[in-house]
Amino acid sequence: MSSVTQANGEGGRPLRRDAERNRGLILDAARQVFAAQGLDAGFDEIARVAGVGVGTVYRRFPERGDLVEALFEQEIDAVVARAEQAAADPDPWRGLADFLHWGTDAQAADRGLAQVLASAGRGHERVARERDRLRPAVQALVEHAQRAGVLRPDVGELDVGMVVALIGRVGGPERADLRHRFVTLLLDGLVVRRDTPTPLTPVQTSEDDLACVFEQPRPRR
Amino acid sequence: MSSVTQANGEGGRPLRRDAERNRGLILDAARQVFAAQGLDAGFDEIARVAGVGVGTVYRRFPERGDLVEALFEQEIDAVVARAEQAAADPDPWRGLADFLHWGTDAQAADRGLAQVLASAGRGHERVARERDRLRPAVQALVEHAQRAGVLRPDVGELDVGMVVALIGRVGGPERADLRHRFVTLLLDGLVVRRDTPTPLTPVQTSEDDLACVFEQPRPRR
DNA sequence: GTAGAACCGGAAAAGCTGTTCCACTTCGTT
DNA sequence: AACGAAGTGGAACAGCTTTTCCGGTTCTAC
Repeated sequence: MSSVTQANGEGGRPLRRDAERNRGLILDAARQVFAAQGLDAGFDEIARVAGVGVGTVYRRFPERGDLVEALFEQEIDAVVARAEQAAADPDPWRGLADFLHWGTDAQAADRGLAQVLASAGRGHERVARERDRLRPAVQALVEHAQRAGVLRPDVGELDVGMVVALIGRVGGPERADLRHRFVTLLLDGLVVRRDTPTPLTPVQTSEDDLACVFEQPRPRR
Repeated sequence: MSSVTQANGEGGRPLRRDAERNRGLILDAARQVFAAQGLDAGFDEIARVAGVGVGTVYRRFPERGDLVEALFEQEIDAVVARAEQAAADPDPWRGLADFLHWGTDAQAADRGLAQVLASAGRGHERVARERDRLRPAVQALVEHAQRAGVLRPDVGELDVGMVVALIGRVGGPERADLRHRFVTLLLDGLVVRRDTPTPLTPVQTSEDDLACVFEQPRPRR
């Protein structure tokens, strides 16, 4: 979590040195808190983690959207980059599979990112623009795999996006095993044809807690 | 939504006539409100729909769990029944597919049911007992399909449960098209082998709103 | 070094939601 | 019909989260 020491926002005069430092602390804290609790996390929690007063957070980012935009523009960019990289994989199927595995884990590790990627625009203009770059990237990935004849032709980039959003919400960051299992299952449904099931990774503890699907406790304090 | 005029709960003396009537109204209202908003719906909303005061709801059902138990015991029973029925289908694959389609729609139509089925116990004892009957039923369904050689052998009843929970959370009651699409996709991953993809139902409006995955606005008022 | 603007912290105010409580009403009984 | 017990409604209360605000502090410019 390196401090984002990017200068002040849009037009205003430069921030005072201490204010700039605090801004960085707040952004780092928000990244962390949003990742763990989602975009609805309280400002007081962010302030606590940043080690500043609540008032400071409110002055620098009068509304939640400002904070979200400042943070997730680059995070979404990372997703786009990964999609493009996947689309460029010489093995189209491996590219697709990698993207699904990585994407679901990325969203599970960062609830805020998952929410930003799912919510259609809702205020965050800069984020929306960045996210619009994602669709063509995934589309390229999909078409690449379809031209190679491995991915069924009747699915589109939206299907892939939804699937990633869906499985990305399974379990916490630590249940990658579960997610990978479902991704594998789904890939077996996405492939054009197959003679035998792809081996599934056995899940660690599969007791009766299918509650781990979606249970989203807000870890407070 | 027929009024549940079942007599008073466990041991107490019979309720007064008007109280019994109100109890029915509250249960009907709660069923409706829990279905639309989930188990976290406010008691005031239930009271409003029932046309009684909040105090009345609190008197009859001092805590949320009482209301939940009174309502969902029979609803879960319906799910168990459907699973058993599916397991008895002469065509095991059709049985499985039917259960997945029906189960996902049932959970989408009733958020409360979805939550009750997912949450491991958490207080609701009678509900937990009922839900414990579900696991063997699904297991039978799974094994039936596996013995017939159509369902891949490396999945269990928990996988099926999780998948139903997962896809049941896609979209609102009206987006059955989306859910069916995903179920079909997933079934193509669950089948032992196939030469060609099962045709997907084209989704109605697949604009950029992949937000419909999971967006759970609490419809207030 | 000093003046003054920018900035800070956190206590207080404002909202929200869930729960209790009691003056009043309704019902069943005699 | 009239009495007491049971039941009711909704205002008041309590706990929690979000937002504002201001006395005091820190930085920069001169």
